[in-house]
Amino acid sequence: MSRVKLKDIAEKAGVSLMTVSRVMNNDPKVGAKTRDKITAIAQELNYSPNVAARRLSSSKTFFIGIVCEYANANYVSKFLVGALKKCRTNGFHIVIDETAGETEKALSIVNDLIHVTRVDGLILLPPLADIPEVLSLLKKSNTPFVRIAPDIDLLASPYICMDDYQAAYDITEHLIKSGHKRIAHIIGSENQGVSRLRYQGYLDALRSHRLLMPPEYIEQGDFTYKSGLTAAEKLLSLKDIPDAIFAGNDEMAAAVISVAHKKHLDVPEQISVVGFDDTELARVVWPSITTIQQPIRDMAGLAISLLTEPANHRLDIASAVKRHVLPYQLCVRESSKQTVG
Amino acid sequence: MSRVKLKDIAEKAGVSLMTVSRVMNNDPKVGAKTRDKITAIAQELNYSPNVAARRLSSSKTFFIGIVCEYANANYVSKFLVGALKKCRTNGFHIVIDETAGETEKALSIVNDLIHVTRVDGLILLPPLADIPEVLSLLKKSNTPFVRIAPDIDLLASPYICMDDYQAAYDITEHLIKSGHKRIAHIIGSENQGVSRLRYQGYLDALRSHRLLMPPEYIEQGDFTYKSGLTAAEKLLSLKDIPDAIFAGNDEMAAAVISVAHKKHLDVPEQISVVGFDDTELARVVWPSITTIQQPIRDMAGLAISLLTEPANHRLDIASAVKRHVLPYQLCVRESSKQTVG
DNA sequence: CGTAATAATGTTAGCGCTAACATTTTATGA
DNA sequence: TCATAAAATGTTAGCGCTAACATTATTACG
Repeated sequence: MSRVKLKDIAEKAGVSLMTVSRVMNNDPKVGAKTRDKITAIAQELNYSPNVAARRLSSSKTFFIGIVCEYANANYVSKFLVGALKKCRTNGFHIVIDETAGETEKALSIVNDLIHVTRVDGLILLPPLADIPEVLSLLKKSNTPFVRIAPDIDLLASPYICMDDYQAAYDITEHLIKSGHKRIAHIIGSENQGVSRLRYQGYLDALRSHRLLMPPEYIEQGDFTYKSGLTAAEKLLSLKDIPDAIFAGNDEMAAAVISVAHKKHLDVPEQISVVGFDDTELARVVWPSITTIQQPIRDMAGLAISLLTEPANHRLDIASAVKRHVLPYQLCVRESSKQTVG
Repeated sequence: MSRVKLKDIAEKAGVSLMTVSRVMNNDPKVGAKTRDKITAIAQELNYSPNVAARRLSSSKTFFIGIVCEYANANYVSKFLVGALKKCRTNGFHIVIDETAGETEKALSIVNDLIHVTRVDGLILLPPLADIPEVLSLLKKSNTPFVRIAPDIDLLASPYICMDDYQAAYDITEHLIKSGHKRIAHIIGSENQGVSRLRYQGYLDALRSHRLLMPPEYIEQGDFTYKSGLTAAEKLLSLKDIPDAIFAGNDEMAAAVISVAHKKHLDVPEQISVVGFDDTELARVVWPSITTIQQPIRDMAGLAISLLTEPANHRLDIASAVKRHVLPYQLCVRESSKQTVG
């Protein structure tokens, strides 16, 4: 914990304690020279505010609420870790709640977080970012909130996402560049925006390389393992089977591998398989799955900082930057052929 | 947040604020009559202490550290959710750190948590519960800590675990009772205590039902998917193949299912497969895996409460109850045959 | 009974910070 | 130039709680 307190800085700078407090809280009513001086001293002394004191004397609760559908989903854990790390330095608490898939419950949870727990900010994880009732409740309440990968009403709040389109383009191009000519795709849930984006990225990458796939190389899935099995059965029963399959997510990719093995096809020698999301599954199965890693921890860190450092990010409705796109990473693993044959 | 404060209670009880504070902190220097009266009023008024104020005036930090090997492991997320929920009501912060598998790093992290962050308590998640250097560092430092599922030095600290032996016994018996006669087992990592316990539970369940398995029905794995593939290949190539396989964890069970499909065996019609741990994998794959659900969230809640409510649990070295065994649950899913043929 | 020891309760002074108001300095304009 | 607004800084009074010490009530025992 910090030994240094406002008073120490104040003395060293020859100003009153209150001026220092103002600088720390980004209060504009401080002269530029004083501000710089104090900022410098604070850095030098490695000052970090005492949250308890802050909370005691301000009206803020220093709680940030995170609402998710199922708390044990894999990405939730990564998100939590990122969020907690960020909170460690700025003194905010994380409160997490799960809706278990019911809109009713989502509403009551959000309501509770706003009015009982009185969070200073709220983060909506997908798919909660897309429930209109929740959005309108939040807008009415005036509580700042940030959404992760939302699909609707994109101006309703700041949001954080990755470029699904570009990532899909990249991973498809990765397949093309390693020599694949017959690349199939399994689309994700019809009602999710990311499915379309990934599909489009796939199509455009093919087009850029002047490749044309027959229509039976496109299968519709719904992001579940089971749908991946069904789709893979069809794709691998074609007379002219693909030499690569890009599944809309890792679960479906894992299913494809399973079906390939069943049909005694070697992955990746006879067929490459790639997924999307980099879930635990992608590392667990054998061969491990080439996939796109979402920057979930960074998303969490950014979400927290958007909510807790409004001065740095201008959250106010009018002028805020709404859209924050974070970089992804292509994780090349064992399920895709590396070199051209 | 709470409206009621010590002063309110003090006034209503006609005593000084300090006496109330003493009661709230279990200070023995309060008369029995006064104590009862105050306790009653506090309950009636639904008092809960203001943590910020408490932290400000006491020397505690109200931080609880959680140390894990990889923060994105599935059980870590569940644990975090449980821990955060508990902390929500008692005002403690969670600080989480990961060691990435290096003993060196583990030591420096723990050291940092103790001396820099100054946590009031520490939780060691497996497999960190079993690093002797970390244990001795903690013992020296005098920081209270709780271990989850430790394997060594069981008197070094309070710990929380589940009854792996009994759970393995139960799931084996589940297989027997649904009519299976030839039940194989894939043992987990040799150097982990739970592997032995699960194996023993399996053996004893068989014996209780007067069943004897040939030695080739026992395979050694190491908790990875790949080791599950190898083991399954052997088991399913025997001339007299098992009608059920109990894998030491879900990853290996998922591998078994994959191999079974490859060999065109229907799960569960021709062969049942069960796992252990109830990870995400168990729900994701098809068919979903019958498994043992560890009470991870409850473990987290208990761990936090052991560290934050010492009055309720007597953490002091001498007289503490060290061992806390929590109940598990058998999750019957699609991968095991339900009714007897 | 009286007095010392002990138990039970009360008083005081902050913990580090911020809101609200008070004061001083600087910029503005007739 | 000086009044006056605006900007920059300072002062004061707590937020709710606990540590440390001060006081009062109770008990013990010659």
